[in-house]
Amino acid sequence: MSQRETILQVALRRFAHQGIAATTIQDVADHAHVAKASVLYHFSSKAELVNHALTPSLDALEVLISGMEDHTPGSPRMREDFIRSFVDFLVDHRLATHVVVSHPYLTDDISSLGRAQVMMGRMAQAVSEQTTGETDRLRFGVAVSGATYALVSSGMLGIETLDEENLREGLHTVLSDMMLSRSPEVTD
Amino acid sequence: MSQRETILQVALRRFAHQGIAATTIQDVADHAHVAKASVLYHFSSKAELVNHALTPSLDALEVLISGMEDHTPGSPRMREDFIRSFVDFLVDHRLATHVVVSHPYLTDDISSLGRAQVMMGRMAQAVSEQTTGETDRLRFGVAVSGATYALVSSGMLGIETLDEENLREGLHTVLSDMMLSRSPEVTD
DNA sequence: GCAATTCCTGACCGTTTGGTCAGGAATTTC
DNA sequence: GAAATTCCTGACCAAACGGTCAGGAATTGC
Repeated sequence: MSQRETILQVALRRFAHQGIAATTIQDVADHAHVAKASVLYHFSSKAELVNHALTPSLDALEVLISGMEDHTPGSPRMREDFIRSFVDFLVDHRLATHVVVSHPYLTDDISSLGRAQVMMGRMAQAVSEQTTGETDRLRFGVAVSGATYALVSSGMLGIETLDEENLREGLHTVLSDMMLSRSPEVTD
Repeated sequence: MSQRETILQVALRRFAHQGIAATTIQDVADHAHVAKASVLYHFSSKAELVNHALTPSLDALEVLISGMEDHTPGSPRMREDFIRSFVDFLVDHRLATHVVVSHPYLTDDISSLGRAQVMMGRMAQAVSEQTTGETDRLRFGVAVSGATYALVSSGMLGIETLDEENLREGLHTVLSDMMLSRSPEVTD
């Protein structure tokens, strides 16, 4: 693996573990076993390092959301498709997800975080068009946020005993259950 | 309101908005319209400022969790009680919740974050004892995380149209629905 | 009224941060 | 094998950070 790739990989992990602001270029350099100046040779600034570390995941999310927006609203088929691809996205891009959801307020300095925020807005919009009534929208929001954050903080919730495949399947089951079924007495 | 209280209130808001690491003492001072040295007069260090800002919410969470642990495991009554008090806690302490859930890795420097982490572990443990099987545990985790994070990032999810009372009630409905009912085909 | 205490601040300091730069290794091209 | 290009680094810098301190305002107690 090239040094550039090593740096990117290490940086993403450090950002997810301590946050962007608390992660110094020196810290990334130490964990990648290179000099600080080498990091800045490959990436001209800390912001650009963050951008490059997040871009692949943001591109994947872009595909997911565009797919959502193409569907006609309200179809139950669409919800099922969304759940599957969303769970896959979360499991495959959990580090980047962690970084993005934990740092929604540095968008002025770091453009990829701005891009992420725009996409989360688009996703909320698409979700909104799939839901009928405020309770349903809240249910969808809680399910989506819950899956996201449960994965991000899995260490804290005691669900890290699950291996990746069981996690994928478990999340799919739980999300389907939450988003597709509604108990009869609940109305908006 | 005393200057001390003003500083605490402003600090909590700034920590929630930008994260602890990205919030400087100068930034808190500016938004509280006092001098930086005044902040450090009332709170001898940044860590102590964070601790004092979070303590009331952590005390409230302590009460909630102790209540959970007193109940015998598995009672459905307990789940209902938990949901109500948990939703109340989230709505009343959303800023502190935001700070705590977004900064799980600065526990060495800031003792209150360590305390928060211990409590989240206790809560996960209590949750774990209320659940049967991994899917149920995951469901509980997603619901709890989802409620937490949906509230924290409500601006992004398009649910900020709800006023506080509707939010409280909506969250209660959704969480009850997610945690108390299970679709029949789901087994562990 | 005045002394004591509390409250508040500007000026300052050592450290750490993101970022620059000149120059040395390593690799490629011919 | 030498020239050119890419890669990598130690040394350095200005800015910003957390924190200290001496001293001035405001408030309190008598």
